[in-house]
Amino acid sequence: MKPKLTLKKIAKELDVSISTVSKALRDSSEIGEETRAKIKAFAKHYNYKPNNIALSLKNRKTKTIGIIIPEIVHHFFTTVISGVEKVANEMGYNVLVCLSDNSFDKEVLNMEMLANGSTDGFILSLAKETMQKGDYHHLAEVINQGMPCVLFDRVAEDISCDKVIIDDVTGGKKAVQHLIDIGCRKIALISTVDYVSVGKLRTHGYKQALAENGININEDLILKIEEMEDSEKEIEAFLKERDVDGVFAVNEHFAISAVKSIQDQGKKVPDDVSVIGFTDGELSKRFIPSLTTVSQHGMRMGEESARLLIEKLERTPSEDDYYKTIIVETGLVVRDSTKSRK
Amino acid sequence: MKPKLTLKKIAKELDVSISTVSKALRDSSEIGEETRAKIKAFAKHYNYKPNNIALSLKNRKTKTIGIIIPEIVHHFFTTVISGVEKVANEMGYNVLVCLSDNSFDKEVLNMEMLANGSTDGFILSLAKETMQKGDYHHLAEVINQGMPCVLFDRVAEDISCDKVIIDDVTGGKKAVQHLIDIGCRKIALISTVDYVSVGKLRTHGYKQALAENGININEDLILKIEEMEDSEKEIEAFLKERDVDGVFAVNEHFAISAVKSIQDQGKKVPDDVSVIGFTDGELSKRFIPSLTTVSQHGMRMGEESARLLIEKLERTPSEDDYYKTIIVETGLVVRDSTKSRK
DNA sequence: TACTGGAACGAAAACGTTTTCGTGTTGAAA
DNA sequence: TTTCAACACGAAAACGTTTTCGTTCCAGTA
Repeated sequence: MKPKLTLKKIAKELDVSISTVSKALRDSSEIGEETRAKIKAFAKHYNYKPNNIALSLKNRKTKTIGIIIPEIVHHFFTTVISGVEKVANEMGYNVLVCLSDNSFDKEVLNMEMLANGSTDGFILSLAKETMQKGDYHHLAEVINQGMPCVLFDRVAEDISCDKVIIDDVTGGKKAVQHLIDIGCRKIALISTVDYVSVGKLRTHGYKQALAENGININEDLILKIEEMEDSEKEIEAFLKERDVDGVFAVNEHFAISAVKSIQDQGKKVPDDVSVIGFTDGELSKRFIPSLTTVSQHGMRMGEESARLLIEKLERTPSEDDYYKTIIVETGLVVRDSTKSRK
Repeated sequence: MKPKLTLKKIAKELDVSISTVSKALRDSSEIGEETRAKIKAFAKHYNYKPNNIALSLKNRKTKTIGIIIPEIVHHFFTTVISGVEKVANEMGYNVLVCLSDNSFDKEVLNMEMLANGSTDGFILSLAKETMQKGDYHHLAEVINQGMPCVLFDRVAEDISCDKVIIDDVTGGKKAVQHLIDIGCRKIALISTVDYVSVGKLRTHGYKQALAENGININEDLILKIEEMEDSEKEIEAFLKERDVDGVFAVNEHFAISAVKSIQDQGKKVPDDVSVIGFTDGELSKRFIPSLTTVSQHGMRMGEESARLLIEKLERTPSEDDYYKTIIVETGLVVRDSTKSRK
């Protein structure tokens, strides 16, 4: 077990000064041809690699970006990580991943850990609890310290920073419009509680689509779910008591639960009821029947977020700086859980 | 935008020395009651937080651990991350996540990035390409530098370090034994190519179970898949030409593809053919029919890996140090894709 | 009075870099 | 012979900590 090689050790070994070694390795013209060659040969032979921590301290840059997500089990978030990772690596950055578990306290804790020098900037999607509380002081503080920040998916209006979102309203509208187009009139919505921004927006889209088509909005056909755990039972109870011919669910789990309980009632999907989900994950693709969904392009969102952040990191902060909001378009992936257009 | 507070600034502001500030904040008895109180009050008021990078440099510890996984889209790996994250956070560690994309080069690159001071240790699962090449010099090198390392799931025999695995042989055996118990005799195996350690071992289990029950091993009933992408078609072609009453697949994707192609042939699962998968993911749980699988407990594997690593990190390396291999038990989760025991 | 000892604090090294600013040694021009 | 670049290299500061080892001051003791 040999300890790591440092500039100092090379210097001692070759009987030159530390500065000479440093300069030689960075190909400075200050150093003579001969010495330079000797030092580089030595470094290469013993596989010298500069210490990142020391570099970080010196440059006040860590070349790592932090990403905090509410939960990793949602396939959507893992694809976002994947996108962030991809772009970050291409640009020579590392990625520190933290999970908030949808807890406000954990989110704050994570941010504090990462803000003390560990990362150059943040990418994050707000925890459910945070959105509920509406308390964003930890974000404001970090941003105020000059640390760039990108919010994605679950964002908050009143934080000024870059954002990457999808057009949830339009996405929801597209889905419901499609249901209407294929002949559905009694369309149920299975959403999350309102303080989750995306749930609220998709609900908006649902209502808009109905309104534009002259269909009455029946609040009794709207289910709002708080806890992921009980969702299956709630959905089953909800659908059992209602006569619907279409269901729009704001994520794939809800959509699948809907399909199941419809089938349990002896009805057929899509013949009797058409179902559309949100977020095009593995589940939607491989389920039988495969699910028609609004695709959310997590990978792309991750890429865009990373690009936005790194761009800001590598630019000297100028006066005419402003915050961007990138809207990643959604698409409707039509599969087997919806009737074909008549 | 105010820059971060440092010891130096506090010292200047309060007209004491840096050392005094440092000591006061760490509650050293060297500092007088009064001064200490004054300094602590000031620090608290202006929300002083020590700079992690400087601490890392000083202590030669980063308090972060790196995890490198082959692909994030496998739900199994995300649950591992989740487990690692949980334990790491409890112990005050950060987690740096890197993806190798199953590429040898990316794995090497990632390790080099992380080994130069960014992390105190590693948790990793080998890339497919790495296992194929059998080239582990990058691991050996890092370990040799005194950086603790834990391998999980896709491990290599000839690397000496801690390991966390499941008993793949026994897992496979359990699955096949169950198929036999419920009356299957013509059991197909859908596995990965042999250089992926887990595929090989599960194949072993398959053969053992057959042998122990006096059933002939028919190599024609074994399919080895190289590329994830083409798997669906391959499986379909494979199953179409063979008369089987049971299928054991080494992951959930293969299992689902099997179910689909069996159904496409007009046969029923589980009435005509029983199917068992591996890795108890979201897909298996929610598929219809829900899949009987060998559960792999990714979360637990992550937790154990993190514990193992941190334990090693926080212990002074002693002579009687040795490498552990933790075997996480597998369980058989019986669901609807297999007939009930007759 | 001279000495001892503890309390309270500061100086400086160290972690591994990069970079600015010397400094000494050349060779050539004046 | 002096002067002056140019060249090749080293010393030291800086990044933000922690920690060891002084140093100063003053009260108490012989």
